[in-house]
Amino acid sequence: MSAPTTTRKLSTAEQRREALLIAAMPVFAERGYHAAPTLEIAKAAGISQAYVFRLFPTKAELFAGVCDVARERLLATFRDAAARARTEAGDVLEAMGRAYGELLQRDRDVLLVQLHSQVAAGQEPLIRDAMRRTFRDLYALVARESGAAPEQLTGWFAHGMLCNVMAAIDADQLDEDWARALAGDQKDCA
Amino acid sequence: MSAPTTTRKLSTAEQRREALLIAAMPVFAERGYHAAPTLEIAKAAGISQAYVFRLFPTKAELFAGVCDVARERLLATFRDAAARARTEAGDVLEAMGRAYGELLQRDRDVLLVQLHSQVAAGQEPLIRDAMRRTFRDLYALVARESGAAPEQLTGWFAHGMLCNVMAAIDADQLDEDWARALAGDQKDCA
DNA sequence: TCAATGAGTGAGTGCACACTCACATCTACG
DNA sequence: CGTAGATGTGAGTGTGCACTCACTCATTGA
Repeated sequence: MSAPTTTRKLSTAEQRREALLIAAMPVFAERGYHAAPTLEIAKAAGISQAYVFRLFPTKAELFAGVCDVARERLLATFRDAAARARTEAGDVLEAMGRAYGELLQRDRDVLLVQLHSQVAAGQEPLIRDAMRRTFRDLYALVARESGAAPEQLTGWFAHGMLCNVMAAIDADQLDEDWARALAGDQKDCA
Repeated sequence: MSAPTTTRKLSTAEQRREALLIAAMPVFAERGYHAAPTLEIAKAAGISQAYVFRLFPTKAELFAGVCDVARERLLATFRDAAARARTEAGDVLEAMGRAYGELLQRDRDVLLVQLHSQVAAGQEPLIRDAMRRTFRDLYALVARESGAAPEQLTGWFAHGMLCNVMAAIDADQLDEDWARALAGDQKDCA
């Protein structure tokens, strides 16, 4: 099983690992870290449960991997939004906020994984570290791309967190004034 | 077991239920909804596990009860802060923000239960409802006491959510710039 | 004094789940 | 071809947990 002489390809196991992460994300997103059974994840990925543990030694490591995938999606979304805003000479921070709102509509798993990892962080150091990496990279990217002042960035992140929570309790489907006020402006998180 | 003729007292079972909720809160706060075993909760309350289930038919109902206790503590804190701010002619919303920051230091369980209920809300309707009640009452109270405009209230709640998340990952113990920026101003959430 | 009701428990039960292991099959290379 | 190493799995194992049940003891009201 030596590498081909010329082209450098991912090994099959590496491909499997990536596919597994993609398949695991919606399961973790829907059920949370503790309530998501590895058997269901294995089924979603189309492999045996045993092989899940061959690819990731523990469930916590699998989940941390999923967190990293979610982080990458977030970063890519914001990088995209910033680039587009700059070519159109729009406000970068505002564009990123809109992009986040759109992402939450389109790819709810990213949001939910974020939320679940926040609470699992308290119990699994691996997950807490993944969470911190996410904030570190996100903050650096948004700060650099937008050039906004720290207070502005803090407000921006705060609105993002509110969006997450409101989405988690499906507040946008409620016809009450608090829900309209707090969840209504999910589109312009900035 | 008919009621005494004159004074209306809580039944003993009712007292037990309340004591159980108080004892269960730190366990749920530390381990989360799924990871908190009812046996440990029973021990913390000094009763048998069997009796836990006599007092609350399911674990979800027990947790929802704990959420309600946390909600009451939050409401009381804000009511207090508002009253004090008014007698001192200070800004009510700002005082409430400070009070929240202080509460997070003093009674971390309230925060953590909040956080855990947000994710458990996705799976247990009882818990989701408890969560919604919390936001409804909280929003109504803060709006009424402060008289602030909706956008201001939204910003206020958003900062509160950011505080929660930063506290959950112990960001205030990190020496990185994103952590300082996002978790540094936990004291003045307003 | 004696039923009737409620508080409280010890000892389960059944099940779901994280993780393991012995084994099978494929692929690459000499 | 043969074999070494990698991919992959069926069939467990042990454990932890939500929830139950049959039972005891205390209180109360007549």
